[in-house]
Amino acid sequence: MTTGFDTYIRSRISLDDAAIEQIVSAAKAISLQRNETLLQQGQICRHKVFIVKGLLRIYGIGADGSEHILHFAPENNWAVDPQSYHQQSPSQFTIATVERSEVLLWAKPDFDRLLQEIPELNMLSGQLVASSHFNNRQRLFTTLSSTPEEKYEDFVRSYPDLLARLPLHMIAAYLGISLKTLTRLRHAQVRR
Amino acid sequence: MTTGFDTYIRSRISLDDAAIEQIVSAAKAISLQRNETLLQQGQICRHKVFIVKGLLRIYGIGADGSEHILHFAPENNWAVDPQSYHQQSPSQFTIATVERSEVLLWAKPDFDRLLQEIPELNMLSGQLVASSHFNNRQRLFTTLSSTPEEKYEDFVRSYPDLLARLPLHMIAAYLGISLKTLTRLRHAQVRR
DNA sequence: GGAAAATGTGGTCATTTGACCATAATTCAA
DNA sequence: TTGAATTATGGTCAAATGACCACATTTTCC
Repeated sequence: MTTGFDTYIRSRISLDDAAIEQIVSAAKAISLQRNETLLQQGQICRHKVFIVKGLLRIYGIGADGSEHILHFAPENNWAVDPQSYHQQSPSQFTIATVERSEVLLWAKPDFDRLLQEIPELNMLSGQLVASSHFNNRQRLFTTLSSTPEEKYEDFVRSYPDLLARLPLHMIAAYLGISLKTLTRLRHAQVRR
Repeated sequence: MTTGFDTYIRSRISLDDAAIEQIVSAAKAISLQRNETLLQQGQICRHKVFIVKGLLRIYGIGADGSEHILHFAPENNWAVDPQSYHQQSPSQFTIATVERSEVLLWAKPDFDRLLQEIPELNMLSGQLVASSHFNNRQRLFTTLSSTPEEKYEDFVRSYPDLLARLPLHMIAAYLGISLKTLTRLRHAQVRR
């Protein structure tokens, strides 16, 4: 069965069919409902998660109980809390679905074994760490320096595809502004 | 001569004296005035910089021309724009001193050669990438979720030593609030 | 298909924040 | 040491934002 994972992995590292089969068969495939939690804040991130289909979000809870989203992870991406995963320490963040999703899970011991047996797999981790998606520097700068309107425009430019799949309140939780402010500035833009 | 760099490097990787001497002699030692620019936004980050003494800041310029600080780098830390350095592409950020500082510089080709000749050096890069100082996730979350007052308290808790060395307007530029707001909340805290 | 939940928009109001300006205090550098 | 630059604080005001609420619409899921 082709899961999309095959395509993903072949496009980044060259492996023979046997190796890929080995990797895939070490994973557990899971179907998730909308708004289902995969990793609860305070728990240890014990799996690597690859999103075959659907959309996940990684968020933290503020002091006032509100949700602040750090990442969206759509299909053909990974969702982990790297710190919690690598140190097997409690995570400060929660990972949950936005839509119904299909994911592949590798328990850490299993994935570690794969890394030993298929050294090329290490390339992936390196790429991931270096990738902008896991480097929040640019995002931090935008958050520090931009007005709500600029943040929104930036988001639309960066993730036009996500725009249609996300309720507005999640976009607001991602941008760090209130739903009210987001509605307001969208309305203002229409007029121009 | 002991520069503090010796101590730093010995505490993370074990190298013999010859190797350390080789590393140090590949560096150029520089003294910098207060508020002197090492890397200008738009330029390519051609060096690795180690701060022996003093304090640097890494910042970006917002659309309105204001300064937004991503990091402070005090003695015994590195200051680079990783992206610009590794890809030798123009940096979006500026690196400048806060105080008079003494730094060690390695031109990228020289450092690359060192990495080949002294493989243990690679460990350092790995540690750096993994270190919280270069992982902006926690910082991003605080910026998204906290009030100005909470951000300031968080800063005081995290970097009590820097507090005395930084003008308030730079702390404001780091927290993403105005100098006015910072003064106000400090004054309010005194009253309690 | 239909009930229940989630979502988007609007109104109002209080509060927070920033912009601008002046001034005193402090620090810097020659 | 002294003049110049930087820094900290305060006043005032306008604008932006969030909190709270209601309501219409859409979507979800059994």
